[in-house]
Order: sequence, then structure tokens, then C-alpha cells
Amino acid sequence: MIPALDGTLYRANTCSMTEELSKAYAPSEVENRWYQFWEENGFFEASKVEGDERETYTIAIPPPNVTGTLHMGHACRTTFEDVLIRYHRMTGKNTLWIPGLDHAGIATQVVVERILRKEGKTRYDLGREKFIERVWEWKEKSGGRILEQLRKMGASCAWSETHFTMDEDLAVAVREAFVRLYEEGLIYRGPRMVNWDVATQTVLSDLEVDTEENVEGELFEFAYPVVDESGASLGEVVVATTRPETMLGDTALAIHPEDERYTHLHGKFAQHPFLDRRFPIVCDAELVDMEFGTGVVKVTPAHDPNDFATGKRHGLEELNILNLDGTLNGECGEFEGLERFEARKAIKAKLEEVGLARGSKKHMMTLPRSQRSGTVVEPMISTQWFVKMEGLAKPAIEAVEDGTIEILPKDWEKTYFHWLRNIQDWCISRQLWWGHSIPAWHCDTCEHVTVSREDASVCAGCGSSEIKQDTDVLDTWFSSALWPFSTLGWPNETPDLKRFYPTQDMETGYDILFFWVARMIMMGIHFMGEVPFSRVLLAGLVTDERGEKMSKVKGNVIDPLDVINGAELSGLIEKAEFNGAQPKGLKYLKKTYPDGFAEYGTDALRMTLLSYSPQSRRIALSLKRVEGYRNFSNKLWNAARFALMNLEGSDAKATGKPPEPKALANRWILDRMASALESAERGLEDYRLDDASGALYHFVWDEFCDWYLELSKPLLDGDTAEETRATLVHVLETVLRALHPMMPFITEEIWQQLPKSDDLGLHPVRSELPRSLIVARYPTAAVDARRDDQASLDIVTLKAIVGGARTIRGEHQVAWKNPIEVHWAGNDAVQTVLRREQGPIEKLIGGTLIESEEAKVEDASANFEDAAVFGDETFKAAVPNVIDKEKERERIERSLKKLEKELGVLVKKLGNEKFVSRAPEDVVEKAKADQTRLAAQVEQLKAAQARL
RNA sequence: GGGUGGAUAGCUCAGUGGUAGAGCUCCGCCCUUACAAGGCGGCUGUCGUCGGUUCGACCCCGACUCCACCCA
Repeated sequence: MIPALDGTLYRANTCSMTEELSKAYAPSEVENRWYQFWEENGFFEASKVEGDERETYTIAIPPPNVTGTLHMGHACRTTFEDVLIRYHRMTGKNTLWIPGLDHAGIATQVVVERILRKEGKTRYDLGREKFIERVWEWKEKSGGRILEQLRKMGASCAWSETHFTMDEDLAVAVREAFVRLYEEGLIYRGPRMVNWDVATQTVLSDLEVDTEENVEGELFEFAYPVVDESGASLGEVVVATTRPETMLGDTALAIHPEDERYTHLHGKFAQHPFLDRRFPIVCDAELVDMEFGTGVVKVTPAHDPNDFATGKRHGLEELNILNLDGTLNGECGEFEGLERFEARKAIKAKLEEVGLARGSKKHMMTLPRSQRSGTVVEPMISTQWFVKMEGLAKPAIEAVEDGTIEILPKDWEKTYFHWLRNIQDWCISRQLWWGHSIPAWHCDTCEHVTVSREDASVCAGCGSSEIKQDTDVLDTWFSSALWPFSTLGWPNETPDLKRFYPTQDMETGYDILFFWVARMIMMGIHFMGEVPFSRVLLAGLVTDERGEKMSKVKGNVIDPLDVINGAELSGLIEKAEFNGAQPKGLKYLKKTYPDGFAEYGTDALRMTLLSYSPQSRRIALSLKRVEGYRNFSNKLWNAARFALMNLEGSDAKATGKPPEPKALANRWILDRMASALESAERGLEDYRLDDASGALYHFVWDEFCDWYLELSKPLLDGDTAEETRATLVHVLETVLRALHPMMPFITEEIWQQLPKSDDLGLHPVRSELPRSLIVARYPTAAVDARRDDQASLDIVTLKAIVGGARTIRGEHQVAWKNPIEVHWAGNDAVQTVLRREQGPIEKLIGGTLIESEEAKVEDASANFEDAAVFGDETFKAAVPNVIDKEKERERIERSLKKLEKELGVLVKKLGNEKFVSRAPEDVVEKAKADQTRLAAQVEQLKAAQARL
């Protein structure tokens, strides 16, 4: 149905809700319908109208990898960001949420290579150009899927602004950034010790290397013959290594200068047993730990970072022994061509053979592994491109120090500072095919390197046309670092850049604080002269309900779409198996989710993710919790059904202004809503989305549904009917607005059906659009609610009476069909409330309320048959004809125990002279008042107990 | 080895210098006309261990144990 523009309401259902809708909320149809409605009407897009001077609020999405599918981490981030965007949109800001995808260099290349392998091909068979074509083809298929999944989460992204980090315009930005940094001397090329992935045959940045801990390895010992200058033998020394094959690249032995065992070796040489080489024995206090092993260290400057540094200190030869595929090269004599682990065996065997092996022992060690290919990373010397980081890091540190950028939770600042203060130069070149190519041309004639914005055809050094472009590509994070401004048109000075930069919030996982966030800050400050965002919001890692990281192998990956749409156990198992889950993982799956997932819906999943504290590093997602929020959706749904049923046939409608009711319940709910709205607003502003959503959840369920709706029932007849309908519809409409950022679908669905004034839900600048909750004004305590302290006090009294009566019903198992009598006597305030609210109270207790005399109620057993009693210092009450003596005794006993314990604490406290003299006066006063109150209650219960 | 965070009910987690909370689970009762995906009532804790500061510590400080993550 096309939304009407003429002032009539858009109807989600052709029939009225009360007739049409089932008792239970069914999310799927509702979600698709409203998402389409918002998107088609352009509600997600930012306003680009000239003269629209509204404050802007912008988030650049952390672009998901194009290879991926949506996982719980994305779902979590998407929810948080969408809540912020929707909230700010509702406060009237011009909001822009820039969506997009990351080309994810290695990850994508690996995936496409895997596909090729199934066809029996490698990328080399295709050649670079054809291979890249294949990647693009694949990207078109894969990329669309994840954007669809974001839509399913309800993400209100400005889809017309979608970017991909390999797009033409972003390539321009990347090239501009590279050239500028190069011209500024911040990019250089040179040989360094790097992490080499022999499987994908590329260098990796330090951050892309994972260390596998506690690996059981072997510490292999062997002897080097020692000789003097003339070559005369001086015996041998024993060294130990976990990588025996590296001995082929040894160019020194090192000993500690103060090690008295080896003073005779100072200035002497070791003779390589297999190669015709002799190399020095050097003294190095930094490398050598006298306590470890034999105290003699073999030094392989080309294949170990520490040895590399040692080599630099002593001017040692750097001898590379590996080919790029991990096989031994021509420096290795008879071992040439062996794969590295084969070589290890061969070397050991040979050492045995020549009698130099000195045994081995088990050794716990750590292994560096490639995040992408999983193979053991080889340290190698290689010529790569680097960015000098120190100068870039400094202003990035200052921006957080002086509060220009706020990192939340604040704990992460420490980590941020620590990393930036110890920053290493960033290796930005990768030996991949998929990625932004490096705009550098090498001259065959003069070896000059030409770096240029335009494709170069001649050497800038000698003019030769014999130049070739560098074959490396840039680290994916190089383009990601420009994301907050490259997506807005940089390096062009576009209106968007002017209007929307800097952005406000950057929300992402803490795991990419260094990879991405820190680098965006550095690049933003460097190129834009202004920080890219003012807050960094770091969410925790979503884990399974045991707190274990989700992994395909463990089979504990929960697909957000399964949670939203529902899934049978068999389907879950099938998916896990397909993804390579181990039997143990499948067992866990069966045990934890024997019935699969129900169709929980997007709103429920969003609320669940929001309910976890953003302070926590772990979000241990529990499906039971999702179920709880699914139930909450249903609760809200039914509250709306109740409201609509009772509004039918009346003129009551929401106006956006709170009514001024007289009846207690109506006044009270407006007061409670003021508190809820305050908490919600504070939570949304302070990035405590758990507090914000929690406050609204409890308001809706515990106050609006449990008390207000029940209290409203008797008020919906007679004099109070009109104001009650007005209050009912107002509170519901307001709370829907408050909840909308968190639960966009169900709130819009209900809201559209509520009777309301025509001016609600108008787009702030595009008045031609249909009304929608998505642009309705976000409610505040001051405008939409009404404080009423007296009402809240009165309800406390009402709840005390109702609660007491219900407890007695519960304990004595009085069925609802059996009405009870509550005889009461109380002070003036209680009298006022109970007399006035008799009707509603009777409804809530399922019985009659009878005013009595204090003396009569006090001695209940004498005046009533089988009476149970309750009360506090303000009133006493007796409920006759219910008593089960045994149960009553137990109940009183239990209450007494509790009260006496509390009283005991107070008595002790007040008996402590130091407390009375030193504690603040109000604390002491409160303690005294509490003591009096508790003592009275204890007295009362004891009397009742005695009479039993 | 360095750093960061955590240890609170059976489970997953909030929380505050002044008598411990939520959701789920559990136990009763109830299909009370919005909701059984519900209602009403109830049970459950030496707040990791040991010291210290304080009138008072779950909260602040120190040490320790265990767990997780990050960096080398």
C-alpha cells in the first residue's frame, strides 16, 4: 500500500489491529514491510539540501570484509550504531551513516584462490590481470549479500552513499595519500626484517601475526668447531636452537662479555661444518642470557629479529637462506631446494652423521602464525615500503590526552597510549595481487623511483621510458585509514566533506583499535588537520554463552539471521558441519540448543545485544536472554492491543503533549515515565545503551504493564474514562518513540496504528514524506512526561496493601476465584489513599477492602476468623478466612528472620559510638529511623506469631 | 617477560563507601476478559583468598590465586 500524503494515516494493516492481529507478535512480515517503507521513502538518507543548517551527526561504518557474511560481531556493532543514528535522527539532526565494504586484501585473495584450486588452477595460471577480474566478479556476488544482511538488522544506513574501498574514487584518495606522504618523506622503501608468510607469499604487518602459545617444541643442541685466526682448532662450543635449519644462515656466535666460561673465545671464530664459511664469535650482552642453555647463541641475522639487531650492532653479514616459498636457496649447498621443515630434518640427520649433534630436549615455545594462512611465519629480510609513524602518532596521542577524542570505555585509553608511544614503522606493502597498487615506478636505467599521482611513463630521474610499476599492493588498512574522509569525497573539497567531516562517533570492536582506529586518527589529523571523530566507542567481543570465542571449528558460531528467523537444530548442525565443526562442537550445539532457535525477530536480538554492558570486554550471548526480549516484544505488542481495544470508538489520540489527569494511576504513570525517559536519554548520550534500554524495558513491563494497565481498567469507565484514554495513548505513543532506536520495527508497526495528531512523525525538512516514527521527535522527561511526587508516594502505599494481600493469597494458596477481605487501619496518609483508590485496589487484590479500627486489626485473631496479618509502620491489615496455620507460621518466621537480621545490623551500628559521632548526620538519622521502623514491624509480627 | 581486564545467586551478568540487584533457572498457585511468549507469590549469595585504610569495604589500597585478552 502506498503511504498517503494527504494527511490520512498510513495503515500497516488494512483491518484494524484488534480484529486483525494475533495475540502473539510475529516479527518477520512486519520487519520486511517497514524496512522497505523507510528505504523507499528515503528516510535513511542525509539531507543535502542547501540551506539545511541543522546540526549533523555522522558515523562511518566499520566496513565489513567483502568476503564475509554477517556474524554476531557485525550484528552487535550494527545495532549499536543504528541506535545512535536513529536516536540522533529523532532529535532532529541531519544524520548520515555511511555504509560500505572493505576489499580485505589477503582474506579475499585467499578465498578466491581457494575457489580456483577447486578448478585445479592457481592464480599464476590465470595471470595477474585475469585473476583480479575473477576477484571483482566474486566481489559483486559476495558484497551484496552482506549489505542485505545489514538491512535485515534494521540498519538505517544512507545506502546511496555506499562505498567500497577499491572503488575508483577511493583509489584516487589512496594514491593522493601515498604520494603526499612520500613527498613529505614519511614513506620510504628499504630492507627490513619482516614477517613472511610462505603460503600466501606476502609480508605481514606485526599485527597480522598471531602467536600460538605453549607449543611443545624441541630444543636441539649441536656443536660448532672453534678455530683461531690461523684456522687451528680450539675445540668446540655447543649451541641450542628450535630451528636447526637456520644454522645454514648463521654468520656469528654470540657469548656474554662477562661469561667467564668463554673468555678464551673472545675474538675467535666458528667453522661452519657444512659450508665453507668461518664466522666470528662476538660478545653481546643484549642478546645473550648467560643462564639460558649453554650461554652460547647462534646468530642468524637474516632470519630472526633479535639476531638482526645483533647483526646491525656488530656489522655481521646478513645471509638469506630462504626462497619466497619457504624452500632453501642457493646459499645452502647440498640442502638447496628442500622445504623448510624437510630441511630441518635433513640438517639434524647430517649433524648426527658428522658427530656434532649433542642431543635435544622438549621445549615449550611460542610460534608466530599467519592470521590468514595459519602457517608458521618466517622472519626474513625483505625490501618493503614503510610509513614513518612516530611523527604521525604524536598528535594522535595528544588528541586523546586533551580530550578532543574520547575513548569509551575509558580503560582503552591506556592501551591506545601504550601502543602509540611504542609505535614501530608500518610496513604497508604486500606481495599480493588484490589491492591498491603502489603508485611507484622503478627505472631500469637509473634505478630512480618515480612516485606519482598520475600513471608515470617516464622516469623522473633520467627521463628513461624503461620504467615498471612496483608490483606490490598496499596493506588493506592503508585505505581503511582514510575511510572517514575518503568516503566524503577527499581529496576533493566536496560539500559533503565540509558538512559531515569530522564525524561524531566511531563505533567498532576493540580488536581493531590499532589496526584501524589509531590509524584513522593519525591520517585524519594529518590530511584533514582535524580529528576524524570525537568519540571512539569500543564494543566487546561477542562469544558463545560459555564465554568462548565463536569459531567455526568449535561449532559455536551463532548466525544472527538464524536468531532472527529461527532455525531447526538439524539446520544448525548441518551448517556447523559444513563449516568444519569438530564432533565436540556439534555435541555442544546439540546439548545447548536441543530445540534450535525460535523465530526471535530482529528487535529482540537488538535489545539483547544492547542489554550487555558496553564496559565489558565479552558479550556472552545467551539465547535465553534473546528469548526474554522476544517475550518483551510480545508484551509490548499486547499492551498495544489492549490500548487500541480501549481507544476504539473514542476520540482520544496522542498529541505529543502529556495530558493533565486527575486520577492517581494516570498521574503516577506520567511521573514514572519522566524517570524512564531521563534514564534513556542519559544512557543514549553517555553510550550506556544497556542503561537506556534497561530503563525502558522495566518501565514498559514493570510499571506500564504490570501496574498501570491493571489500574487503568477500572478507570476506563465513567468520569475518568476520557483522561485515562488520553493518558494511555500518550504514554504508549511516547514510549514507542523512546524505544524506537532500539526496537525499530515493532515500534513503527504499533505507532502507525495509534490514533494521533497529524503533526507527529513529520520529517523535519521533507514535509512531503509520509509520517513515520523514524523521524518523530525523541521524547524527553521535560516535554513528554509530568513529574508528580505525591502520586508516586500514594502508589507506594497502594502497592504495600496490594503486595501484602497478594503475598497472603500466594502463601495460603487462595485461588483467584475466591475473593478475600482485607480489613485495614492506617495513618492519615494511608486513609486518604486507600479510601480514594478503593476500586482499583480491590481489582488488584481480587477482594474487598474494608476500613477497620486499629485495635481491631491489631488483635486480629480475636476479631477475625482464621486471619492472616500484614502491615508496616503506617498501616495494619488482616485477611480473615484464609489461614493455614502452618503456612502462616512459616511466613511470619521467614519475615521475622529477615527483619531481625536487618535490625541487628542497625542496633550494632547505632551502638557504636564512633559511628554515631563520625558518620554524616543524615546517615545516622536514617539508621535511627530505620531502626524504629523495623522494631515496630518486628513487634507486630511477634504479636501475630504469639496469637497463632 | 610486560600490560590490560575480570572473579558477585545454579547459569549469564549489572552495581554502589552506608542493610546485595536483573534476566534465565528453580518451587508453589492461577487459563483474573492485552499477553500461558502470560499473571501472582516465593527460595537462593562467607560479593576469589589474605592483609590494610575507614565509624563502616562487595566497592578504596597492597599482596596472592585463578581466568581471559593484548603486546614482546
